[in-house]
Amino acid sequence: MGKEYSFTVRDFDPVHIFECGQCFRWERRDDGSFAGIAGERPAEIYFEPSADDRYAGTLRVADRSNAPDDGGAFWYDYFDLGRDYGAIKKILADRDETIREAIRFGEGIRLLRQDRWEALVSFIISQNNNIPRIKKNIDGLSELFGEEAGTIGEKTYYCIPKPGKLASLTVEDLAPVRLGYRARYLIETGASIAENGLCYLDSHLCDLCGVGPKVANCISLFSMEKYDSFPIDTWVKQVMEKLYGITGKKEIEAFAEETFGEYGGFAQQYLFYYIRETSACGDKHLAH
DNA sequence: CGGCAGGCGGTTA
DNA sequence: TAACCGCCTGCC
Repeated sequence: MGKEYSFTVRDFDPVHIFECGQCFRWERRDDGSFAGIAGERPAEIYFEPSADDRYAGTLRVADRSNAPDDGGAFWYDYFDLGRDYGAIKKILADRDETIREAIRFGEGIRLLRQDRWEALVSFIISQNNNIPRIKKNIDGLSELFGEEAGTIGEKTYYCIPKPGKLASLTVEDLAPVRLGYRARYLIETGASIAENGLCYLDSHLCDLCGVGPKVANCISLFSMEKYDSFPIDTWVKQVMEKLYGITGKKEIEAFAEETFGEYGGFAQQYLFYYIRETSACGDKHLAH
């Protein structure tokens, strides 16, 4: 089943979007396009920039899922195309000389509106972990226990297993995925969500097993529209010290709140991408 | 080999 | 309630 959608977009760069740390299921291909899956929809993503603005142009999505044709509504929402990122960047840039510089590295960043369950599983897996292995873990988990979602070329894509499915597994079942101690977190969280539903996140996000402050902030920002969230990980600590000379989680939180306020989540993404782009370690990772 | 990678849970004082 | 420590795993 082929569904192709086309959108005219601004403030858009697929590399910035898919490599600013918010998602783990997309791969860059040799021609610059991306292939991956969002929720139950495998897709190919193409972007053709216009001649005068490399962050504006035509976004084309080839949806390879079995989902019914919705006229592109899913992808419009997923890429947050209803939001004026130019306006957000202007507000942040006017607020602070330093964030202005960081934004220049990630002009095309947009915050994807991800599925809650997908974000929950992804960021539990992400803890004390590195990006290549996070991707491997999510793919392995989905291939072994998730439902088939569609194919792109020779590759079959699988959904992240549903809460009830995870709840039915044992740590022995999950051993081949090499999740380490995170396996137990996924099983217990799967059981909680299977029992209480995803609305449980609204009030008890931090009660879930394997969800601490950092993971909760990521889920809030990337799937719950809490755009003032400011997840603090080792990279953000690094960039805050380097650019602002601020150390300590409490100090960073206070600074982010008073400086970026309701736009904290957007600022965090620009800063995260900036430090990844300008640090030797980030370059090494991108070379893979 | 120790250190570390997008932290968390559990224990201790 | 804050500080500390162990933890699966894979890669440097």
